[in-house]
Amino acid sequence: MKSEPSDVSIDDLASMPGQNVAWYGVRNYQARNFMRDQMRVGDGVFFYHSSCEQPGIAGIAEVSKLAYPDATQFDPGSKYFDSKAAPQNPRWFNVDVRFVRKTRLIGIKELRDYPDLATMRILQKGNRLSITPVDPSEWNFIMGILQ
DNA sequence: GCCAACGTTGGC
DNA sequence: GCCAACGTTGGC
Repeated sequence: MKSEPSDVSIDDLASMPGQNVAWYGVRNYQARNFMRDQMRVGDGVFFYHSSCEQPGIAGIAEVSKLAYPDATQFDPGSKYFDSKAAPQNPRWFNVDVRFVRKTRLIGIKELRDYPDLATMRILQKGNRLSITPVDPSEWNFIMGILQ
């Protein structure tokens, strides 16, 4: 899951109440579907810093709450407000994510250098999705290089 | 700030 | 339903 550290960094997550955050504000259908349809409580998450000086994996988190309607879509004062969404018919969903631990920064260049990660979704050309699935083999490989 | 890539919008 | 125009993302 990508986050701009100027918005929410891994350190920010670690200092939040319960070290937990609602992953609100996703307004892309594919990313929404990954949260709503595929993410389950306890699933591991790589916390990726994007749009910053050192893009890359900065820590590990886990899904702490199953997807539910994103409250900001109903809030006219929010920049994520969606006038076409209704509480009876929500359009956007988010999971909650809980801090597990920080890691060393694994930069995007390093990630690209591992042949084992050549097909990792987040590294594909043109990928802009803020949430992408991680194969178990990719998860295990990255956990391995963190040893 | 540039720009490739891609999603969304809206006229037809 | 097509597709041009536009907006956004995000690494560099």
